[in-house]
Amino acid sequence: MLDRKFIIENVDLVRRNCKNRGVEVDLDRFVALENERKRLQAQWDELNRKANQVSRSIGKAKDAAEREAGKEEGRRLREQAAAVKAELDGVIQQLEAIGRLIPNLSHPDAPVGADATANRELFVGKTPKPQFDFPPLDHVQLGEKLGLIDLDGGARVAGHGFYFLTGDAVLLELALQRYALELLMAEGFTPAITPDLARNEILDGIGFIPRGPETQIYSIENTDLSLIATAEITLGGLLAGQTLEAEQLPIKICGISHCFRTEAGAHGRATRGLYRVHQFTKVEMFAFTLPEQSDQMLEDIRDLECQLFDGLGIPYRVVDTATGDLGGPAYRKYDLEAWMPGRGEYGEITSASNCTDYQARRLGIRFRRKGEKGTCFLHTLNGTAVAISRTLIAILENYQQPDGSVIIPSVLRPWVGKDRIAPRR
RNA sequence: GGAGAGGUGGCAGAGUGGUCGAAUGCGCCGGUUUGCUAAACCGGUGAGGGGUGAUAAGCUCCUCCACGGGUUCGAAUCCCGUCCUCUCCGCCA
Repeated sequence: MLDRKFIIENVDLVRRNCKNRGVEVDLDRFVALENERKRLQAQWDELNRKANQVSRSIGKAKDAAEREAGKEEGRRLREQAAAVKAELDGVIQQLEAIGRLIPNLSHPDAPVGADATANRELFVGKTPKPQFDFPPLDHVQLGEKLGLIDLDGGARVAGHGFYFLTGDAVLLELALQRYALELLMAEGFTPAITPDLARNEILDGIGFIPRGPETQIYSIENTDLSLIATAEITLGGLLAGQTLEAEQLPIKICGISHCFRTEAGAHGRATRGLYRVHQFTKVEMFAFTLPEQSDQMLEDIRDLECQLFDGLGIPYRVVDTATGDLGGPAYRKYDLEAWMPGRGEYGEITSASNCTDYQARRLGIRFRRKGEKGTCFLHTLNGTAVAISRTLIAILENYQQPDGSVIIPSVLRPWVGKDRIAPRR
């Protein structure tokens, strides 16, 4: 959510931004409603002022008659005030309904375009794409041969989109978690294992829609809880409603959680194997920063993602996401897309976003500077460290050998305890 | 799950119907005193939204004592619901 006052004072800027983002919003109506809001607010204030005055005078009334007259007057004023308040609440509700459609502003360097085809490739990682002198398998075939992924078992238990990781895949998952954690802790991130559920109001504050036809979220019946789609939700929610001291910032946390996604409407494309699944584990970076720190923090987070995947020896490219593909909260977003030989194309493997104060405003996360009056909303950023399922795809497919075995990336060997996964006999 | 207790400003902690946005202490900021530091003393010190003003300072109004409702001319104070915390019991990895 953007600041109401900002929107009013920068209508044209906001209008242009909505257009770049491919979002249709009735800004004229928003402006009209905001003017109406101010008018009603002033009216409500005035009625309250009078009513308060009357109430105070009753306490000091000298006889019963005067008291009764005051009560009558007070009742009348409070009634009027309540009517104005109801109207005011209605207007605020409409303002918020429109306001939540308005996306965040966009970084001036973000490529302008309607969708992912306008994304700008910035550079590629240190690892070249592998050259195979044999027909490479995809991760489903490899997972089958190596006893790593049981899709049939997952389907039997929970349906399509679920799976068992078995055997060395379990060690790989844990190794990837440890690998990411070691690197991030050295960079000042506090590790956390977060709840896998969160209140709907938190989901909403981060920018997810917990219910409704287009939701990507599983909700828990008869509660206001949902399964989280990413630890971004819980990590951002961690400080909801808090006011921090400026010198506490930046705060960097990396959280491990399971991620649950309904993937409604995503059937048909790339549904094979682990690429698009209903549950996976992820290590997520999250940062709370001062406004002037967030641009640099986004670069830092992206660099860490590059370090992680250069370290794993996985070929990837980095993409600057086009305005039309940013979603609501992001001001700028970088994706890492890993080379996936089984698909013969790049597939999104991490994503780093600077959400500026968009989420913080909805979640009520503020900071205070010493010696300055008032508080401001801080900035939030998030980035994937490792999304296990897709990273497994990239490892299996890029590290496969002619004999059907898969080499373990050297950085994972301390935790996997071997340097190669051999086919079952 | 059952039974109690409680949620007040950065913190601690008063306040049980009428200038209460809220005593007091601590902390913090400014000042006085002081070889230096500390102590002592004096003053200041919540947030949000309006009005006025220069998108300043200042002045002023409204709202906020977990959240949402209700009673009342008037609620931090009374009533109901929700959330959360603590204690005890039960259950359990």
